Amino acid sequence: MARETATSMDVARHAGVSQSAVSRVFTPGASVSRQMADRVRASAEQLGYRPNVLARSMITGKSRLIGLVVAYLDNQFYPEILEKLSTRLQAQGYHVLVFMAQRTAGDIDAVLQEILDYQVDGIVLASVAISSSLAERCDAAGIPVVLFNRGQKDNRFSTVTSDNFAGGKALAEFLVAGGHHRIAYIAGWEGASTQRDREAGFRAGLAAQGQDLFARGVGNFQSDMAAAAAVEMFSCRERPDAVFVANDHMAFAVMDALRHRLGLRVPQDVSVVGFDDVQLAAWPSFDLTTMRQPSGRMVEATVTALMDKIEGRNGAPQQLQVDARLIVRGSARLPDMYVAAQERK
Amino acid sequence: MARETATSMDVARHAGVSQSAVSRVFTPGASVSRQMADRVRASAEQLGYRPNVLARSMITGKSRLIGLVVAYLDNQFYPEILEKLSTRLQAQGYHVLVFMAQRTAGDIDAVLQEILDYQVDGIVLASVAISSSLAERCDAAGIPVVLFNRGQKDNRFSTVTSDNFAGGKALAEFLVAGGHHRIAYIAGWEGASTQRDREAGFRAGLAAQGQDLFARGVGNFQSDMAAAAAVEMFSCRERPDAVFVANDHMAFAVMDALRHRLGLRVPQDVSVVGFDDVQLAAWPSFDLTTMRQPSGRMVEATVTALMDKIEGRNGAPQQLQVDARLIVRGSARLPDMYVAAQERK
DNA sequence: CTGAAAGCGCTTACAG
DNA sequence: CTGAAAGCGCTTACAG
Repeated sequence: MARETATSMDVARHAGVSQSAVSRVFTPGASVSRQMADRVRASAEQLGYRPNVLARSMITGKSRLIGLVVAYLDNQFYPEILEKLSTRLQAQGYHVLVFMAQRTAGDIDAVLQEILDYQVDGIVLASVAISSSLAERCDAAGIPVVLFNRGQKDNRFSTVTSDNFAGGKALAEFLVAGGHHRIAYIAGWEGASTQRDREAGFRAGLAAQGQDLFARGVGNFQSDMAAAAAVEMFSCRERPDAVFVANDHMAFAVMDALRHRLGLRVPQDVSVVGFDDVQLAAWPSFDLTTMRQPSGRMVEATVTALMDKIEGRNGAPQQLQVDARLIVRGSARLPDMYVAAQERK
Repeated sequence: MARETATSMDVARHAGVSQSAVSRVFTPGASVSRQMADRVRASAEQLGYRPNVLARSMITGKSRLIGLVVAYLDNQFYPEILEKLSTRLQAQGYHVLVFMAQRTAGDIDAVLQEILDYQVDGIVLASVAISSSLAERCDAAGIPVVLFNRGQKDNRFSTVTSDNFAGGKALAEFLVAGGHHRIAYIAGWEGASTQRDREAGFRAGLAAQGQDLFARGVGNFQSDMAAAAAVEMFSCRERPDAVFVANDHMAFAVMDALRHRLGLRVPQDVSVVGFDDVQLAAWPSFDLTTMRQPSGRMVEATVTALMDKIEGRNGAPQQLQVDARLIVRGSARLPDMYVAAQERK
């Protein structure tokens, strides 16, 4: 079944004008008389003509395609990012080409190569790493890459993160102020900068208050592993009285394990805090105290970094960091000052 | 910054062969001598050459792009579908171009038009409607469209759904068998065929057992509206003793509202059942009895329908329906036979 | 097997 | 403002 789409040549013949005239009518800013434009548009309408974006891309060298690589779609944070990014980009005439990275394999490279083959104008890597050989290729091709929710050692690319260190620190202070003395941590994937920064900030916050980490488990940013780590951690003789889980996604699983497998009450027996503030965190079932990563502002920053380079304003990689904010809910025992503030109401 | 990617011409010059030879080396099944292939590949490697997919698409008329339109990314079901569909398609050399449909606006048309502009080889509409004028345009262009999790009146397009009617019916039978006598329903968006089919099946199931719907609310497939509907429904003098919520996404919100806003126990005071079986449903917090829509098989069917038409095997629209299966968990009172079965263990 | 040539559907200098 | 022509980077008959 042949694709029977009208081309600019068809429209030109129908309107009795040149093919270039048709092209100009559909090129914003090109010089065409009103008369010509009306005539061409009428013919185009009749034939159902629309410019072939692929052909246009070949000439202009711009595909208006942005490649997005994601791995953790079961973590509510990422669908939210995808939705916001896609909507934001659509509004600017760009579109998102999605690539799933197998969270296991380190070979993002194969996937990235495919993205490059589509001549994308930019790439967003959401919580995913890139090899240096491919990084060079992107650089050579002049394609901007933004690392989303991940930092890097060298500053070759733009990064967009929240202040994970400060966030971890604030959480430590909150738990100490809440009167906790056996404070634990369940880590994300050790290779992630977000994981390292949150932990470093958390430890720094504890140290500043004269405390040390009471226990540590690893959840790898996966809910089942986090639950298992929690069960092990809380089955010991002397169990923690508070735990910071490196992101909300794992924190939910931890709360479920604590409540339903170990019969503990949150926050009476143990306080739980997370990081991200995804939608589920606000639901009564979890009512999770957490650091909010402002996804809207992070997406905004991502688009800015991308467009700055694509539109030639600012080619230099930018390290954008937005503030994270403590959202106090019911999953952690409150410091006295909060209790007092609440009673005053 | 000019894009400094090597072209087939560059490789040809470097290898001292014709440009067509280079092209053949990268065209599976083209006839080239081993010698030629080796030489070209070596040059390509050195220059970092990869065929420009866009240019190839222009000639072949195949972009290997599939457009996916989604609206409800906060419903876990859809990220799951996106992940599976994308992975499956990637494995076959296709890629997914994502378009967010504003769930409010009916103008999917604008978005669809943009998809068509990219010369996609196929379109998947996940829980989203299409106007008949655009439908004709897709037909004329020979582009297969698959309606995912939605039916239609005419059978112009392929559809992939589960057996929503049978699913609704099974749920009714389960609740009646569980000894419930005041059975309510919270509907999804009234315009959706899935909503209508589930409700029709549910009502038919009740009728077959001599019961009628006790109460009905509308949640529009949105969690906040579902929660509000539940609160209103359960604030009446005589409240339901069971409720079927049209999908899991709303069911979680309903459970939260029942428990935390109305202080009811699930399932002691009220049984709750849903539809989909998303991951959250299995978590202890919800432990939701629900009909499983087998997302893997639905994605499978979608890809099959798409490829059948793209590869010219079967151009006719197919109405694919997979079975839904009852997953019994703890959110609804069990019929005696289940209790007996459990005690036997 | 290999190369020269036409052409996919556009945009964009270049003349007029 | 408008048209003829070149060319984006490829694939694919067509000869040899």
